[in-house]
Amino acid sequence: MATIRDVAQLAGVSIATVSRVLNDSSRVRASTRQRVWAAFDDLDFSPNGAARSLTTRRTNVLGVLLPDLYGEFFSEVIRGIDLAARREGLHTLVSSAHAETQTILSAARSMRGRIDGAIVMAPDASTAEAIHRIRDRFPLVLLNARFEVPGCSSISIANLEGAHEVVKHLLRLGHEPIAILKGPSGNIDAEERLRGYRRALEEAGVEHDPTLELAGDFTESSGYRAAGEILRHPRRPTAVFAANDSMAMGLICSLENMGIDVPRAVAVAGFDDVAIARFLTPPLTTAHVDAYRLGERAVALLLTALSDPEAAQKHETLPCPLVIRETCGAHHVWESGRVFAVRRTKEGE
Amino acid sequence: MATIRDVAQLAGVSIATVSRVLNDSSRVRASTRQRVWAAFDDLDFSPNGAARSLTTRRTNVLGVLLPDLYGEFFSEVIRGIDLAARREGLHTLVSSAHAETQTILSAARSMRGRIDGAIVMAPDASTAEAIHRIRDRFPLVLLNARFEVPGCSSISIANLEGAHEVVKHLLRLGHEPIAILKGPSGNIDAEERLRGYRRALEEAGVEHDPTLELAGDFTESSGYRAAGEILRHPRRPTAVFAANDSMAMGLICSLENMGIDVPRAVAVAGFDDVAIARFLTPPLTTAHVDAYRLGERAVALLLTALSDPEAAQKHETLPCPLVIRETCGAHHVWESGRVFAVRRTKEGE
DNA sequence: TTGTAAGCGTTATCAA
DNA sequence: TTGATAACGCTTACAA
Repeated sequence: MATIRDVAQLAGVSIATVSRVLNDSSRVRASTRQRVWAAFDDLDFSPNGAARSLTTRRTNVLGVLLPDLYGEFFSEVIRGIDLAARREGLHTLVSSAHAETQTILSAARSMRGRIDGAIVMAPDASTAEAIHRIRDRFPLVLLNARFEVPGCSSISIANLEGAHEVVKHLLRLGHEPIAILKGPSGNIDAEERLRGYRRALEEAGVEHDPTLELAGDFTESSGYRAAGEILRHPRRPTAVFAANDSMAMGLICSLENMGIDVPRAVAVAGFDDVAIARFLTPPLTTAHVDAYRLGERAVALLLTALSDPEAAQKHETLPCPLVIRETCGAHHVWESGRVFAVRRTKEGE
Repeated sequence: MATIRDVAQLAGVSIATVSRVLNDSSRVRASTRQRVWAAFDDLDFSPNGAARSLTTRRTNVLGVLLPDLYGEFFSEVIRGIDLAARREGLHTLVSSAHAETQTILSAARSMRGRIDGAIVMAPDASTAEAIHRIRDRFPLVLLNARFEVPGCSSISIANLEGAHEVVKHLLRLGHEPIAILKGPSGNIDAEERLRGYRRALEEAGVEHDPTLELAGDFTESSGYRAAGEILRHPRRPTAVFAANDSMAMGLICSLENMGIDVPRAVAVAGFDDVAIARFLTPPLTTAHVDAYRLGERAVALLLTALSDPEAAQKHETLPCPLVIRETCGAHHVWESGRVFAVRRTKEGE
């Protein structure tokens, strides 16, 4: 592989000049530049990134640490990050499957000298310590973290408010009792959505019933399995708020297999608004999460932290607007100037 | 940030010794090693990757060049790559949105010195030139390429065979005529799947009818839009092979909105077996693509190319087995020792 | 077992 | 406008 030394020799100049041409610092005569360019072409030269970043202390690479890469959410986040990064001429170094303190720490270690900063997603409680410890290695942006870390910017989604809206919607349609299919405990999204559910019920004056809070783990199959428990419940719920779309889909699938009509017999709402939600039969009512934008904004935050390390850390929250489709009732009606879905006749009524 | 020099000073040894401890070359006395380790901890030291790879000519990073990052397929490929890479202690540098020769070339350039090799996905015809030109920069593995490049290993999926099986399945159920909803022209997957469709029909002695080959572009909405054309066709097809699941889903959704029963009135088959396929109503019959495994195998191929650059390039093909669900007919029956789906009574029969 | 010193391919600081 | 040359942080002969 050709180096600037080879180029210099071929072009009959010093390596310093080659470097100047490379970084187009203007102090190079046009004719010399031409010769150097020609040599670049001849040797098919491209500068070595490692060598470059050793002197400049700049890698032009953004690190991304994620707990997993599975599913639409993560892939959209990465897409948002990568595209935003490329717009700024930066590359993206991903590393997934970092749920525990140890792995997140060693991943951050091994990224030392290869990245300028990192976007870290830490939805679990246990990762706080790890983040505190890598904080001084390079600028960090926290994605959906459950804690604020001094000196780090962060961005998250409006889980609580979104869930609150979903459940208020269910309430407005006259549902009672309303169950929740929870996400994994310890997961920030799951917990915030649960809080949103509780708050909406509390505000409506509905008494808290813990038996209506069903265990789930965000997987389709946990949604599938929950159907039985819902139907057998002594106070059989007329609506279920699944803490994410995957569980909502598994639940609906199972319900329909058992001959239970959604939404007539049981209404179901989800959270995430995955791409497929609108194509389900019936189309899923859910709260929209803009994962792409989340990644995009994270890059923006990291960029400002990079350019001005002294700047105050910022915290952004992305709204999760309610998307009314058909799993909670198909009819729509105007009410106080807005469209609301209205509950279908109940089965057997 | 601490360097080995700081560590050496604190531990009272030379930088060479620190380096030896870092790479645990055995020639270090146990007590010395302890002192160095202690210094590592004290200074919270971790070695600079750029400096390291400058001397070793090894970055321990794999590059990934993709045309896009959108959708389940790409995210699964990346997941397979990243996890396989991490198992080997390697990082993954992704760069997406490389459809054109120019961008793929400049991305490869800018990765020089930051990666040991790359996995490149080039499903479009136009990228051949770019790949030939980056081939000598570092070892390459081609993902789903439409051409073989001397010196590069490659891996792809059995598009033709998979499509062939899907259409044979439709044929076996007695469908006639069978339409295809094509993917974007120039895309290798789309073209191979079309060939599989044609071959199956040809083998069955069905005369080729170009009007049954409908334009599509792999998006849900193109599937949605195709419904009208199918229903208005003078020889209205009883089955449609959509070249991917997205289009199949759009099509089914549109068909059902128009009150057309799937599979009774029109059967639909897809390709990809996306995660949601089994949860659709009715569950989608399709050909399974193991994107995760594709990424995983690509890493394995790259690794062998890395460890032995002289080794013969390898070419792998991942099978795409038919997954029979319900969009082509719900009944199943034993026939010559295997399960086949049997066509439901036709609407109005 | 340890230390010295020469790179690795750049950029950056001086002089010229 | 150019050219020497010293970093950058590490690995690796070669010596001790």
